[in-house]
Amino acid sequence: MSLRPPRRALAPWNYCYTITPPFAGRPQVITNSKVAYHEHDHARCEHAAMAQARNVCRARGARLTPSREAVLQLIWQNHKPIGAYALIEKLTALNGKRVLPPTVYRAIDFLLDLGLIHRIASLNSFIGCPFPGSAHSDLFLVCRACGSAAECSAEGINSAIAATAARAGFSAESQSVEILGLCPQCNLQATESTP
Amino acid sequence: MSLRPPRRALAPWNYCYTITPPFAGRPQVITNSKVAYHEHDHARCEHAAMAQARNVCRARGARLTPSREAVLQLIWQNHKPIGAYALIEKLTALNGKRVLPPTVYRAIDFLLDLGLIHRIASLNSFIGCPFPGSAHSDLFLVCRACGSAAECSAEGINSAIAATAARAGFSAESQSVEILGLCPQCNLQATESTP
DNA sequence: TCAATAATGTTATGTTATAACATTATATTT
DNA sequence: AAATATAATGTTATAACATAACATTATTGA
Repeated sequence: MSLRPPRRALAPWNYCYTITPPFAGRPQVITNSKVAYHEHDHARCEHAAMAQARNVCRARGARLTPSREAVLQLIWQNHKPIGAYALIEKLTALNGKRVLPPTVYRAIDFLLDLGLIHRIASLNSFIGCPFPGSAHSDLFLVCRACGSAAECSAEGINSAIAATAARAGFSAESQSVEILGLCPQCNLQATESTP
Repeated sequence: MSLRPPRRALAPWNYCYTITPPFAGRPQVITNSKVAYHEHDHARCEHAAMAQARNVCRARGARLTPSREAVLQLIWQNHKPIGAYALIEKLTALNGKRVLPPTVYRAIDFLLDLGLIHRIASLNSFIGCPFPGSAHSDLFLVCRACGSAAECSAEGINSAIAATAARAGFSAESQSVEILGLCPQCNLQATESTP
């Protein structure tokens, strides 16, 4: 009877997003869209996010205090962007004690600075970043039906944007790219009910 | 003495934006970036915008009422996105009489519906569209120093976005693409003052 | 002219975000 | 361990952005 060596455990975040390597005609893509719109073991997403947050904070010498951690956890409760005032309500419910806007906005600012969350400008809301720490410029696919949003970092888009900016002599520094539409699930339902 | 036929007058909006035809490796580009960031005869932009607005309204059977026209004119006062409350103040000053939020927001909604203006989500503000009526999906290059924004419609970006959405099985309907950085002018000044 | 529709006026309120200053907790130095 | 500096949080107040709901007036079209 032969024993195979135990397979090395997948780092939790390797489950949460996929990296498509570049090949002919296909730029590299990193995205969590496989997970964001479908049934999945979301606890793994949460754990991965919190673990990565701790790593990023350690690396940057920043403190993931209880209120910051609580806000991040709430943001990671699902894959839907959440607004600051919804966070305030949830935190108030959790704490038993009234939480005020500056408390939440400070936590949000901290998490934004570290790249642990992103702001979805078109919704005035916030979503966790599945791959913080790794340089990427973002694009969000936001479903108008279920509210879920997936993040994609696609070299092709970044280079197209860079080319457009360069053509205009514009020096790009940051970007907000948000696509509104229907996720695979919701699109399926929409086309089914419209014969 | 020979008389040359008079040159046909340029339609005013042909001055306000440029169209780069597609050729090998270069997708078609429509943009007002040449004008937006530089000294120019802005009256021509304003006139072109108002003329196009009248055309679009006629074509769509919509009424460009005085308050709608006033709001559009104010938005076209320059190439910087302007917020609803700044519009309210300017309108109040113009009218002598207090203008209230719903008045302005209704005009904004009307102009948005017709595609005569766009909303810059990351700034909660509004900017005139240089090429309404012609189908285009938008990208804005917003200067963080002078506040000017140019609009670009580049086939390359649209196709890259479409490919990314398709890869995720996402059905895209609308988009908000906003690049923040420095326009040519402001970038020049920034690099000059930092030796 | 009448009726229907579209646009505007008006009051009130909802939602998102930040300024300013006081207090408390943590880290650093001695 | 005490003193100091720095970072984080608490608290009050308000700024900035946006819409709901209903009354009134203008325009269109029969």
